[in-house]
Amino acid sequence: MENRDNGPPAGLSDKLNGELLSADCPSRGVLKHVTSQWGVLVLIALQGGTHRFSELRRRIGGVSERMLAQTLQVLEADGFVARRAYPVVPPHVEYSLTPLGEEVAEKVRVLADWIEVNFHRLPASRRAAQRPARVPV
Amino acid sequence: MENRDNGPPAGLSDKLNGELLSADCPSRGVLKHVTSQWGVLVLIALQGGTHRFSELRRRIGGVSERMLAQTLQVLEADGFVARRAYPVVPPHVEYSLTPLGEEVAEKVRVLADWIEVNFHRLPASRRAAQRPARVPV
DNA sequence: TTCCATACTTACCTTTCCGTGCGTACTTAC
DNA sequence: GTAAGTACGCACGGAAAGGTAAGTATGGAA
Repeated sequence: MENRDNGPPAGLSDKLNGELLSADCPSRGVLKHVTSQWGVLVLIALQGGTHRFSELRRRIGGVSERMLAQTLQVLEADGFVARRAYPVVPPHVEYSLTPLGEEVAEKVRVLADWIEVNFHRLPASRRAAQRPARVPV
Repeated sequence: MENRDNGPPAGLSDKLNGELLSADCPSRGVLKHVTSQWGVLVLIALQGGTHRFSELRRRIGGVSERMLAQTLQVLEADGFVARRAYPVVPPHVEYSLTPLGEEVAEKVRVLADWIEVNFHRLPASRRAAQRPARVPV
């Protein structure tokens, strides 16, 4: 038995697989940040361009100030979010995606869009089906 | 403003954004399951084909029995994982991805692969700051 | 007879997550 | 003068995540 019997579709080598699946893979930390509950939404919300703090907070429904600030800091430390603060009297800070951030955000968005589009095919939509007028044939 | 909420799901654009970013979007639950720490790794590990429980456990480094069982149950309830149990004397259960599961897993894998490939481009401060902080009591 | 392997489940406990409320330094609006 | 907005930081407490260990049923190996 040498190589695999039914390998993954295409693209990246199986070597990468072994890395991520190993417990000490350093990428896991970044992956956790990116796939965190608010991390996903921040990346998607920032894809539209530059936004201010409270603007983002209104944009992302349900996020608290604490979580938004924390998520932005983590994503900034990872190099995905750029923070620009102006030393003016009412605080003015602008957040945007770095080139790296744009790349991950695109991947994240593809995943999120798939879930939104295919949500009606999932059994979860039956369990929590409380929607008034959204029933396709 | 465009107002098409019953159109074909062919092209997804900014309309979808508003749904996911709103607090009561039902897709958020599924998104959370898929992007959960172990959910991501289970989906990737199952992309190779069918695997048994302890086989998955050895494959995914660092996962506990409890978390693996729980994650598999959630993913099965969402319709991403298929579970087939044989009524034999030593329990024999096989896990695989459903067609839906294969689709998400691919999206998840693209994201995970990007992070692994581009990890070296990320700021070094992040890499060094990964340590289990132990606070003395 | 005891141990092990399988695929979990349950109980117990620690750790992390996350919302709420408060404070800041300053300005505009009422 | 009071309220609101801005962009957070800090402390508290409840909720959730997650690890460890033990139990369950059964047959085969030692």
